Amino acid sequence: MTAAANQSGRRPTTSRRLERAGIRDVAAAAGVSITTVSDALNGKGRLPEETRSRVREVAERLGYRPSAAARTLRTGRSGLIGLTVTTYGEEPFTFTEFAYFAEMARAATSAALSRGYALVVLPASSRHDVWGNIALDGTVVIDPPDQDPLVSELYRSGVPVVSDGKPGNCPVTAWVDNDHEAAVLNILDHLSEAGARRIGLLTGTSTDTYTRLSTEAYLDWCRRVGQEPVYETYPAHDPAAGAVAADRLLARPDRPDAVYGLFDPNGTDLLAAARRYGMRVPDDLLLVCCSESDVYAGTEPPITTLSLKPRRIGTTVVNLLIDAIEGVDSGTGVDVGRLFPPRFRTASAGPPPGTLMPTELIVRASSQRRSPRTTVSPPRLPGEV
Amino acid sequence: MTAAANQSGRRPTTSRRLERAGIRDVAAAAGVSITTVSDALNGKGRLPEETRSRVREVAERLGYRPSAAARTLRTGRSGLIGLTVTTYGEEPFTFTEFAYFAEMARAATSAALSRGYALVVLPASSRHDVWGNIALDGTVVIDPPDQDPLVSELYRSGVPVVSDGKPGNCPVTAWVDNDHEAAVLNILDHLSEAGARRIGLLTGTSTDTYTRLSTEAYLDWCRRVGQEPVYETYPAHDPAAGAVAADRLLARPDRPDAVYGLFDPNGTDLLAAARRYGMRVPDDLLLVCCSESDVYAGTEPPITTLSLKPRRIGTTVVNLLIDAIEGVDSGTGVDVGRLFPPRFRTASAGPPPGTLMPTELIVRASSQRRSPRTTVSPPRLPGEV
DNA sequence: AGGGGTAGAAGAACCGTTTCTCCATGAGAC
DNA sequence: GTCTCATGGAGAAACGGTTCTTCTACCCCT
Repeated sequence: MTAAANQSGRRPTTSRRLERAGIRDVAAAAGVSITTVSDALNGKGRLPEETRSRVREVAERLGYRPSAAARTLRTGRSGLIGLTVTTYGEEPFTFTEFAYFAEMARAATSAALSRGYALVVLPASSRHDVWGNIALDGTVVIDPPDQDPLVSELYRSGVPVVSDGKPGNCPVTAWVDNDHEAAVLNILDHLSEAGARRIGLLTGTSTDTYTRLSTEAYLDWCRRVGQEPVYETYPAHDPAAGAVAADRLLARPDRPDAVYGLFDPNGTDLLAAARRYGMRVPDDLLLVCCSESDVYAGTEPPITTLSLKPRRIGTTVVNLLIDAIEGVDSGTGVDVGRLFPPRFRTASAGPPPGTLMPTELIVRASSQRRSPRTTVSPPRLPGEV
Repeated sequence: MTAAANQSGRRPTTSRRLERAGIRDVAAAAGVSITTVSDALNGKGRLPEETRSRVREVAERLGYRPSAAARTLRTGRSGLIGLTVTTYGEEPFTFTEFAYFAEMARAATSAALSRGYALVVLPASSRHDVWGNIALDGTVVIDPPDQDPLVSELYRSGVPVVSDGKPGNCPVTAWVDNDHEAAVLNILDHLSEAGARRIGLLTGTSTDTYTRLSTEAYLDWCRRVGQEPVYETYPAHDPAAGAVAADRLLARPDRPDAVYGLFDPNGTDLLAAARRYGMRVPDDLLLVCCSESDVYAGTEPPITTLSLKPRRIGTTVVNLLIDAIEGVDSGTGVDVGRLFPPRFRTASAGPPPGTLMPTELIVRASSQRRSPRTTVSPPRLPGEV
């Protein structure tokens, strides 16, 4: 074993496969201690600038990259944030179905990155061992169901949790949501002003906050203005069911003359259904749906959409989470209030702080009856105006 | 300090904040050594089933979760896989623009999860410190540009890299791609059979493999059949530019009677442009575009699309990567060939193994002139045959 | 009875950092 | 001259697991 042939401390030279340079190698090469290397590279300690730069240079020359695992172990921070999306059915998670998620995740990733964190995508339903095997500094959950056991466990074990969507019953550090009531009310008023007499709703069967709040706001509005509710529900995760529900809605005897669809694909589904029933949009049917997709700018006619501004939500959620991670020493109460006043979970006192964000209604032809294109004229040729 | 009040080894009782239980706590509670706990929980060592279950039970009771950081430090495996997407312009990465990415990422996440790994989303352009701060077992790169410095550095430092998209010049462990040549040729033949006389192409200005191979295949085909190429290029990351390019293509004096658009939004853009120019689809213009979106099933008319089958790609890429991670001990040649024949980078000998996967053409009304609705129209615009 | 094999479990090194503590040294104050 | 204090830097203890090695019985065989 050729003992006593050590090189830089204690590592035996046996089978010296060319591994990445460690902090000890840098220290040896620079002729200083590992303490000095660490301090120099992290801008800590009391070192003259000359030493610092020399160490930096040696580290650079050796291609030194500190071990993330070791740093995480020592400091307790991994720089990793979980992103949990609610799951439906077979596939681990929906992502594409709703452009909202994709946009939101994208903004969240971006926001995290700019503060030095990275996002780990983790379906809520994934194997427990995967969750346990990752050192997470905090987690973003999207629309957690009531009493989500995963969220509860995370929160209990001291990991900050910020949710997109007002949480039902699970404890979270903070939450962000759109003002869904206001959004729905605004849409219904908008449709009324455009001349709608009977406004229908296409909604979902699930119990998530978005669906529930929106539907309740619709029912409230109906009560207030004295309209009989006209709505159809379907499992929102099933794209085929949406088309069927749209059809059902327009096939009713009390057929509505305006419809708001809560989910992204409702716009095209309703448009197709309207065509099948010979209804012209917006002349016979006013249409609005909630969507982040810009295909609705190009449909015939273009469809008015409600945007939940997912980028804004994603950014806000992540920033709140990182504030919580960095401001509070997560859990035991130690260090609380050193930098921050006790804004975040002083000791689970009171409800978690929530933020409501406005939505944006993008008005297009489908919800404006006074549109200039009065008749069924065929598409205009390039020459005409 | 109340010395000699230690509890389970060496941790001083001083300031015993209620931390998560460690392996030592479990060992103490179960009356065994930490070795035994580790072995029992990981199914190693020689232990009677009785001891195993007892330890498991105690661990469960204490809510013990092994520290991911510590395990990673010791074993050298983090269970984390990076997912790098090419970036354009300001925003960290495109994700929604191309449903392809979203679908692919989703499938990749799913495949990784089912093998016990999680995905970390990391734009190639993100701050270097973020990359350095994460212990990655391997990385998936989507469509790396030639000579990507990031990929090179990763590969050099021993991290397995599998790319979606045949890599230009950067070394990778393996790669997966669609058979783009075959796909384009197939589409052009399909359009020819449907009666196209002059097929145009809407393509991009960037130099990624997809754009390059597809365009070259188109030009080759033109040469072979003796058609003058008719194409317009635009920066694919700019959605507005796409509409303009579509317009340009149909405004040309040598206006094509069929168009293939390489990017997702081209379908709607071309449809809109055709309307503007009074061209009917498919009567005056045959249309195909590459897209994963199912909105093209509902447009008027429905548009034929080429699917790159991103789920299949994502799954394959991840499985190849994990095979490489688990089969080969990354880099030094040690352990190579214990389980696997030297399929993956024996010692950087020869080109990395690549896999070509087929695409799928989803034929809809926009590319079939023999549709029953054809009767009413004068077939060709630009004069006679 | 002695020796070898094996089951069951404990000891301790090690993974690569960060960070707390402490030690020289030299300059200025008295 | 000694005391203090600041400066520059080294030593070594964590962090919390995994795993290689060793140790002790105990049983079986000859």
